[in-house]
Amino acid sequence: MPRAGLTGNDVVASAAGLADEIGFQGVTMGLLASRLGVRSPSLYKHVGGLADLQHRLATLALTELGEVVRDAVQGKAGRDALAAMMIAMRGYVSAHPGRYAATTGAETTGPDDPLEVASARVIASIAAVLRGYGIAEGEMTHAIRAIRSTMHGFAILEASGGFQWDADPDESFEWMIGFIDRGLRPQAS
Amino acid sequence: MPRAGLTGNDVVASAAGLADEIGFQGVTMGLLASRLGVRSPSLYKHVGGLADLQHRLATLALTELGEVVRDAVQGKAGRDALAAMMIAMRGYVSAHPGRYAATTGAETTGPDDPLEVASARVIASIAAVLRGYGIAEGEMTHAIRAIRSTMHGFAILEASGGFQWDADPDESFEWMIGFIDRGLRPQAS
DNA sequence: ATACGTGGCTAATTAGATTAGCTTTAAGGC
DNA sequence: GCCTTAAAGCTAATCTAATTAGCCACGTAT
Repeated sequence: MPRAGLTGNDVVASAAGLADEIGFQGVTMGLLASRLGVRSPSLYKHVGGLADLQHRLATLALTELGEVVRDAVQGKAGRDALAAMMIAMRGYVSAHPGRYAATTGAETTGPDDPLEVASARVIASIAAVLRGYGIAEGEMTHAIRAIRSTMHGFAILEASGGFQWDADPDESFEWMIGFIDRGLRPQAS
Repeated sequence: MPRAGLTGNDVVASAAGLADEIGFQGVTMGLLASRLGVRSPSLYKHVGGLADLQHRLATLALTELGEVVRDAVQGKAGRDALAAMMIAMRGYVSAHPGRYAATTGAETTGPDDPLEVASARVIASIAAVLRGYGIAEGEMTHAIRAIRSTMHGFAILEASGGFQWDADPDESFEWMIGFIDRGLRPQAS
């Protein structure tokens, strides 16, 4: 019987595909193993276990998301940059719902955790967009948190079918870009 | 051996307490049973199973949240109402993290699902607050979704330790109230 | 007193993660 | 072209948790 010749990254990549197909919760060691043509105990030669696999999946997702956002924001500023960033994020979540779900509730273990690094890159892109709005340095953290909250919440609610009624989520998304844009501008009063 | 004399609501209420203490994911049939002084199979006389229990837990949480928000908003309007609503929600999530976690990703089964009813009540309170901002009727749904997204995202990120650095989450929360308030006012241009 | 519905129990099944320990591949040195 | 050996897979076994089947006893209504 020839060997499968797996690497840790192979396993994580396959898990990412599986998660996008059947949902993050559906990724089990057994299912992943059979998709890779091995038995589940063999996976432990490549990942530390299910928890480690999920952590690496979250890292992969945040890394990819960071790249997508960075590319989208390149050379734009102000509301253009904001809209581009949000559209890019929503696109990623919609294309890779299982991967994104892995990031929800993933905890970082310390400052040198790759997940932490990936997260910092996403935040750096958000900060770059905010800089174009002239946010005061002392308010930067608050603004970043507000934007993250809004986008994360929208992604989760949309993905989990939280938007029940008739109105088009696309329109709501457009409206929300304007909503955030207004919220980031200095008070009129 | 005397009987425990449980009801379905007893089981759900105990599960709610347990969830707040050890986290939503930690609520297992076995642990819940031992807390109630019975064996796990006995719980099936009162709830349909773990999935049903979680669904009822989500319903309980949204019902309580709806009451808390309704009370907080009473007799207020505009930014006062918005701030009161957000503070009430955040307070509930912080006091009952396990219950709130049950609502994340809970799916409603149909229009007569009690979870759907509870959710509608929360949304009605949000709509009442928005009415004070003079949101156009056609934009109401979008505004509701934007607010839900923002609050939900903040709650999740804060609860899961997503706010790493030094800045005070309380200050960020205050800032976010202003952020939403600005976003809800008509465009200056 | 008695009958019966219901709540609780034990025992058994299933799914899934994980560990222990064995076997064999295949890569590199001779 | 052989031999050593670390790594990659495997089987078997354990553990936790959910769930089902079927039994029995409490306690209420008659």
